[in-house]
Amino acid sequence: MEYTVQKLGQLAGVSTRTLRYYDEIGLLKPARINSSGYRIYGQQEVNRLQQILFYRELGLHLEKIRDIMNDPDFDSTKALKDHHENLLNKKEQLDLLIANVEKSIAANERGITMTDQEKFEGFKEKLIEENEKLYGKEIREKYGQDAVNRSNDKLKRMTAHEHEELTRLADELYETLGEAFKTGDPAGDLAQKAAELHKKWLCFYWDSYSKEAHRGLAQMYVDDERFKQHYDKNQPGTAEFLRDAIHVYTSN
Amino acid sequence: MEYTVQKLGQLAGVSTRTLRYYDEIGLLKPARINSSGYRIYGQQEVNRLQQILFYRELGLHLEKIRDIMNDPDFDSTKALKDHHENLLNKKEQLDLLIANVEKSIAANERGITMTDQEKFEGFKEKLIEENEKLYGKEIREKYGQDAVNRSNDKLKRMTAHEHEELTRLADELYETLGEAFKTGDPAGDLAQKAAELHKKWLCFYWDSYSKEAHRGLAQMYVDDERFKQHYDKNQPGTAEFLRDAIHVYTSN
DNA sequence: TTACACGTTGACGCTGCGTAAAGGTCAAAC
DNA sequence: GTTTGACCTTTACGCAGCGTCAACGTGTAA
Repeated sequence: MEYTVQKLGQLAGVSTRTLRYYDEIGLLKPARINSSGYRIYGQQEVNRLQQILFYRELGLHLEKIRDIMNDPDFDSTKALKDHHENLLNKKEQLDLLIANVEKSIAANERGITMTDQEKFEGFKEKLIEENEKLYGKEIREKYGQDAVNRSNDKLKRMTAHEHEELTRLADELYETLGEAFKTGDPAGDLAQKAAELHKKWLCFYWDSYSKEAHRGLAQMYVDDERFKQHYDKNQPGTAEFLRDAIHVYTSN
Repeated sequence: MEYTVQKLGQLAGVSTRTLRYYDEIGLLKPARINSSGYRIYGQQEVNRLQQILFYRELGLHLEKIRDIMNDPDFDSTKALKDHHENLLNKKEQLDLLIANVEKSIAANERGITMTDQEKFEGFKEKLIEENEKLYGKEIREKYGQDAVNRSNDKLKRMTAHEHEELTRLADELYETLGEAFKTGDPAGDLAQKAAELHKKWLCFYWDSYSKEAHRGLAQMYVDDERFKQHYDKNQPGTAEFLRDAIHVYTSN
């Protein structure tokens, strides 16, 4: 039984292009080439192709498959085990991803529902207004409308529970920061705890977190008078202290 | 605060190439280009990049991200839900894949264990020897060493349980085939059951199954005198009958 | 002989960048 | 004033695994 590309392709359920490609990369060479230059495959090639497709379905790269098939002493069990581990990692990643997407959808839908019900609109509006009053116009000019709007949007999507959590976190942060400041050591345990709390607090506002951005924000707390005053309210120098603590924190 | 490519890249943890690419595809354009042609990004762009990276981490394609970001009315919840479904499908596929790889590893290891312990070596060697005696050299010449070797390899990996199952299946096949032959109808229920049993039996030897290959083998049973004699042993014409039954069976 | 289905090689396209190559710009050091 | 070195620019190939033309030869049935 001999097959041309199309015949073999139909038999195995792959395209002729695939067969030509496998020929090209030396994965599956035809038994012979006839006088017209046609690729002719025999039974051996059918079997080999079956093996190839089997491994391919397992998700192995064609190069790995070639290694396995070309070297009869190749440790196919080990290859499969390696591959298995890769798949498990992939699965873990995927599960994380799915959880994140679900969280995002939920957040989105809560946002919509809440907007519809205008449920906590009162306190949120108040919060936004306060925000505006505090840092309002100048910040808006300095950092762009988008940033402020996005931040406000995120506030709107927040549930009462999340708001409680946020407030609690902020309180804990200020308390810890105050205590830490008294120690005078930005690298100390207390200061590092404050930095961590600040990160947590920040993550309520930021959709994604990076050490660099965190550090950048900390510097801004010092550079921008309004933020500085906010932090230095009780103990002058706290803004700098927080910046230094965050600098240490983000260096690990 | 203005950023050049590298500054922004460091801030966000992406390469300069990525930023240039995002510019190229219109996903993130710099705020302005300075007199030397440098890309200059502002705060708005930092925020936009954060959003982009957020969606990217969720595994969305850059084009989708662009759609979401460029059109403020874009239904991002729907986009996320579509994406979510895709991920679930992917997960299902992956789980299937993992199960298959595990099965393969198990099969392989059983084979190795058995080879190490030389446990059922006796009956397997005998089986292979019989195979060789029966169809040996000529088949090997006709269909290539590989096919025969692979078949033998597969026999070696078989467990005692599997061998039992195989024998039982073969007995059932011959019995059913005998009964079916008496009806004289290759399209009848009995003949079709025989064809199905033959497929099952075949799948012990073949790593993958295709209707065409099955049909091809059935034809070979008729063409090759050795196979023909084997099937016609009790009732002459059985090989043809089986071929016809399989032909009908594989037409559905 | 004319169609028409089949075969061939060659080459570009897709994603999301990595990685040169070949060259301009800018600040600091000599 | 110039040289160094770290920036920046555009252009373009490379990756995996084929899909999809294009341009052209073959085989066979009408």
